[in-house]
Amino acid sequence: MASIKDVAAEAGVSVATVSRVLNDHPSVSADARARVLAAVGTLGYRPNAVARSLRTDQTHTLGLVISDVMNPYFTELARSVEEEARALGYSVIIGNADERPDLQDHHVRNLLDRRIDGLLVSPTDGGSPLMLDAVRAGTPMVFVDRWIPGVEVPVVRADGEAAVRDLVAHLHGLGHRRLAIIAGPAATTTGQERVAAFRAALHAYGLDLPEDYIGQGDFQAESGRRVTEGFLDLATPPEVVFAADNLMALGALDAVRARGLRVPDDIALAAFDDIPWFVHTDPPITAIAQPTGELGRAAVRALVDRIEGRPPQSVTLPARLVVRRSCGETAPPERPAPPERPASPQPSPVTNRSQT
Amino acid sequence: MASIKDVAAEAGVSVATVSRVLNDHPSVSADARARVLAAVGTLGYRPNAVARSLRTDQTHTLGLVISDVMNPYFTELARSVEEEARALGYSVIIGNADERPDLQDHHVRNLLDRRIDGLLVSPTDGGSPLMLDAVRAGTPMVFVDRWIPGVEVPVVRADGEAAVRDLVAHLHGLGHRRLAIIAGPAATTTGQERVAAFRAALHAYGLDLPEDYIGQGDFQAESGRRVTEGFLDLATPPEVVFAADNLMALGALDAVRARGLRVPDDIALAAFDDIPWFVHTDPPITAIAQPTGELGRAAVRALVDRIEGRPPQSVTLPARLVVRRSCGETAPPERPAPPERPASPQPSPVTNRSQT
DNA sequence: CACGTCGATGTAATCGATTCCACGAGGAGG
DNA sequence: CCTCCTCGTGGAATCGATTACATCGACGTG
Repeated sequence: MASIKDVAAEAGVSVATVSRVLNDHPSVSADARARVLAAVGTLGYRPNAVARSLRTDQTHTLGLVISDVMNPYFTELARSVEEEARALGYSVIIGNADERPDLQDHHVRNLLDRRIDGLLVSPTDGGSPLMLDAVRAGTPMVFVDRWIPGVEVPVVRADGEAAVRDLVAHLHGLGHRRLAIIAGPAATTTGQERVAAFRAALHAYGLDLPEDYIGQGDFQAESGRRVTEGFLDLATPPEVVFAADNLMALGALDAVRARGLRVPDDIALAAFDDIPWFVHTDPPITAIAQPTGELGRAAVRALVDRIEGRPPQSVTLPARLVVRRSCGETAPPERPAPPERPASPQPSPVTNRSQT
Repeated sequence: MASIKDVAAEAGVSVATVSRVLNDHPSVSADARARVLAAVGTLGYRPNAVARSLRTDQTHTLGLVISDVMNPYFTELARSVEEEARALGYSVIIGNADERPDLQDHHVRNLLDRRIDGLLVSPTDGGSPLMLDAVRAGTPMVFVDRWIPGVEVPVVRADGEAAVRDLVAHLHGLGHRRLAIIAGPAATTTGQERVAAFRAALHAYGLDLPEDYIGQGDFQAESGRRVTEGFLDLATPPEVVFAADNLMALGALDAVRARGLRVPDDIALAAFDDIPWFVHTDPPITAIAQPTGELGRAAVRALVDRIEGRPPQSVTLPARLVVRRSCGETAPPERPAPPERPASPQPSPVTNRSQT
């Protein structure tokens, strides 16, 4: 592979001049520039990003450590992160933690070793020493979706509280009174917050959230199935199961169907995180939709701001309820090609200065 | 960030000795080793992978350029690739081409600039000069899922021919005679092969595949919708629509539903690529399942073989038909927890030496 | 005892870029 | 005409590792 020296030789100039042309430094003569460019062309030269990074101490690479790539929510997040990063001149290396703290650490360490310019994390747990050290050492970092309380890092996330209230109102309106939740891991903020929001919303309706109506899941389909089976075994099973993420909702659907029961007739189902497939399940699933793409983009912007010396901003965007048929029939059936629906109001971002 | 020099100073040895300890070179005294390790500990030293890569000319990184991350098939592929690579001591950088040749080129260039050790590609098109040049220049490469004919690169893929035959037999057995297909891009091998396999299977039953029963899609949901609408507008619409991938099947489902028609009563639907969600759609969708995880792992093994100087092998694994209800009622309903189903025979891999 | 071998270590070259500094030519200004 | 600045350029240091080569002491052996 041709190096800058080969180009210099071919063009009859020094490596310094070649470098200047490549980084379009102003003080290069038109003649030299042309010769260098020609040499680059004939040799098919491409600068070695590794060498460049070593010298400049920047890799123009962002690390994204995600809880679970197989979860469509995170897939979409990853996609929007990569898009925005690309637009800003950065590449992204994705690390999939699979909800395992040890894997998360593996990826953080790997990314740090590669000297990525900044780290986007959706933490699987309360924060390993490794990650905390990295923050302390000054690694630019931004939390996305989930975060770790007490750590001075900008957070980009969706606020589901209002949407959960809407959901409970919807369920209450349908006559449901016994509502259960499949919670996410208590170590994650989203795991906790969604339960808290749900409980608060229930209280507003004078309803309780008894202990056995809180199932402990781990954001994976299998746990949704297991927890739902537990609910169905209860002396008085709930009328509604609210899954704290889409995969657990899928598991719940499995469990219900395995008993020969039907949604929503025998038991209603709702989920946090909306995904395209929810339109096509039987029945279509009522869900709380996050502005996933916008979250990813905002997170990248915050991180790049931090990297490039501008003050990063924490961002909180509202989630919204999407009613379908899995909780009972009231909503008009969703029409794939709406004739002339009034434009749905864009959620206005709630933006705060970072606490940093 | 502490460098090897700092460690050397702290331990009272030279950088060479530190390096030897780190790469556990045999000829280091126990005493020196202990002092170095201690210094590493107190300084929290981590070797700079960038510098190491520059010197050794290997990054221990694989590039994976994938056609579309949002497609669950490719997500799963990416996941298995990362797993196997990690097990073999490599990291993976994923580039999402979104079925766009220009984006594919962008990622290939980017990965090449980063001097990845090898490239795993599922080509979106017939092969850009860039990629062909890379092969010619000796970049270790392996094609996965799709490939480019005439290029001397090992291929890891699934053979769906037998499964497509099974599918047509199934459809024929249900009395369907007018079968249509939503094809993938003609520039991709999978786009072509699936049509060819379908046509061949139809011929075996004395059936024809007329031109207007071949819709041109692009592996994205929207094209599935559009093509299906075209089918439904035909004077004699098909009785079955076979989508060449899962996303187009989703679009087809949309289109059918938008007309107020039902699957399978009004029109049957089948798809290439099985995914977990197909169990939960209304109705569950009959699909051809690829051994995705095994494909990803085999591809990584082939690539790493090539990188480390062993002869890489092309691998072809069989796909298999999974019958559900979207083509008509014959199959027994799928039971989530089968009591004692006879172990389904493992597909025996058809393995060939690489053509390289 | 002398010499060859081996093990442990340090010095310095190297990978491929960027960039500081010095230098020479040419133009402007006094 | 001399001085000073600017512009274009090249030489060489540098980033943080790895590794070939040199060195040196200890040890085994004839």
